[in-house]
Amino acid sequence: MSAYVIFLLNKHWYTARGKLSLPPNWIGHSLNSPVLNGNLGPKMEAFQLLSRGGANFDKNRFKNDVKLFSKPKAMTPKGKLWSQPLEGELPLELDFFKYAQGGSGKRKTFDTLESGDEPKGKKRKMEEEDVRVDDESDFGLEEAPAIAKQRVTTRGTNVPVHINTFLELKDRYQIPTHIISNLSQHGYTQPTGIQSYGIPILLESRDLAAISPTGTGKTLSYLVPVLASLGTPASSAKSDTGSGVRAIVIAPTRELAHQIYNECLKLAQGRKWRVVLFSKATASTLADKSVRDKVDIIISTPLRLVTSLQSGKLELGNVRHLILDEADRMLDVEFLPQMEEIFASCTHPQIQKAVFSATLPAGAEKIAMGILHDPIRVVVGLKDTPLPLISQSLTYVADDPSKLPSLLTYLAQPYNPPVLIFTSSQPRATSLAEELVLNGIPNVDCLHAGLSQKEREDAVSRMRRGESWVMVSTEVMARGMDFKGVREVINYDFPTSIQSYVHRIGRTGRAGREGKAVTFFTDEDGPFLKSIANVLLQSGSPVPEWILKLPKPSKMKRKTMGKVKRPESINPARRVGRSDAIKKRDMIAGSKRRKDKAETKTSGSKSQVSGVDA
DNA sequence: AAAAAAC
Repeated sequence: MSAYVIFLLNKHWYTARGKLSLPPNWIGHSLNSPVLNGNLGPKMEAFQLLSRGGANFDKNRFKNDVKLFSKPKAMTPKGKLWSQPLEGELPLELDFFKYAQGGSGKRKTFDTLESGDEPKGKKRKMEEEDVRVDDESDFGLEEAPAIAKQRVTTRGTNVPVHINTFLELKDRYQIPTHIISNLSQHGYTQPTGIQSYGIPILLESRDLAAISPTGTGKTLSYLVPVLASLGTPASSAKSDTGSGVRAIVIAPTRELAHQIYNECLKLAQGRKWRVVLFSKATASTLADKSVRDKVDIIISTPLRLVTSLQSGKLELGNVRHLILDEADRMLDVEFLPQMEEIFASCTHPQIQKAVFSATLPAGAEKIAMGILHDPIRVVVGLKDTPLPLISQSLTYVADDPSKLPSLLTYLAQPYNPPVLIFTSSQPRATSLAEELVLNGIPNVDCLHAGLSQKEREDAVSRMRRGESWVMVSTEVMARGMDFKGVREVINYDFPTSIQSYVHRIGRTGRAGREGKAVTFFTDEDGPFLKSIANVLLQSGSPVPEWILKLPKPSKMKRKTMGKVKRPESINPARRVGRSDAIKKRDMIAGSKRRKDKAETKTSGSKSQVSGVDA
């Protein structure tokens, strides 16, 4: 730890390794502050970098410090490191926020990829050579390590032999070469467990129930075979593919659907596939049947699909591949009626169905098996268990008011951004994000389904670009979202089920990387502590003995797992309308509406004076 | 229990 390698790229901060980022407690402190006591060498460098344009650096406040260090300095040989990367592009090595695209801007109705399109990766490759690093081993963490071999169990009739390399797919199933090259071009060289088993099964037109831990590449294990078996794009003149969409992928949140869509585009590069991310806008353009019939794949949330079905603007009679991502979520009580309507509309006799999830509780599995025809069940690792690569811990915080101080203490120590924090409700997410901002935590962000679509998309793309260091969120983010850089997850509010816990902490430790998960628990969470503790134990994280000795929660208590009433505001002591700090730092998307309210209140105070309360 | 999924 003798030197800190810090990158300032596009006005944002990166460090080469996860272990030590710029300690957050440096930020917001003057250089004379005791926090910065000691050797100023590397800190000075960091400070200079900060003063050159750190995202939230308050130059006014630190005017003197800036002067102190701002003697004009010749570009160092390493200067190239932070000199003008392409707008919006990260050098390949730093692109651990892989899907930089996020949900930005307007898109064409169809993001059709022509063979002439330039691969997105190209620009980045050019940058690659410009990057020099003091200690190359620092990057070790960022390279996707090989995924540890995990036990795979299969159940079903005539299970196809698994593959060991993607290339085998070409010999065995004659899948199009461009799919294989797209895979390798995007860095997918070796199939993961679920991919090596799942892809052959789907390519042999079998139904599949796939259970594989978070971050092990489930998305590709259905996108590859679906694209491969669609064969010819529907727009092609010689297609004999019937009319209407032929493959559907359903996911529980818009963010996840969007992410799947991005993956699909990567894989589809070079062919004229019509992949549609279903939304209000795309749905209306599909009202035209001639347009609709040229669509190959639709990726959607369930309600969106049902709405279009009911208004007669969509038929699913030609669907030959139906994929449920996060299947247990899709089949639970809230989504089930919608899903049943979708199943009923998929009338093609040769439809192939597949369900994917990291967790599949008995009830959901039973429903799934009822839908699938002669299914093969593949389980990678242990069902309902997080990856052993995630080091998990439980932190006692007594009661709800104690959580905020505990979190602030935690964030005052060096941590590994970005950190993902889960709360139990939307207001609590907004409120917590505000508290963190007001307490000087840098680059706080917030995301929940109460925000506008645009706000949600912006928050996701900030996260993808690495601009968010601390993301406060609700269950929306719990499933499927793949932010490669997330190294720490904090369960600020106790998860409401084992599945929720497994998925939440599965936002870290993806693609074979290490991760850390901290779960706060209060006295009220006590009855449910043991079941989570068992999850920790099963995946190899230590658990204090006293927790294991807790009695099993009674049936009644278990039924009400997570039914803990929590106040909406994280810090009730703080008055609403105080948020000058927030007005200045318009960084929390979710605070917008609140802010407006606060402003009306303040301006209303005038009339209060004159009217002194009628 | 809350969140999520349209319009």
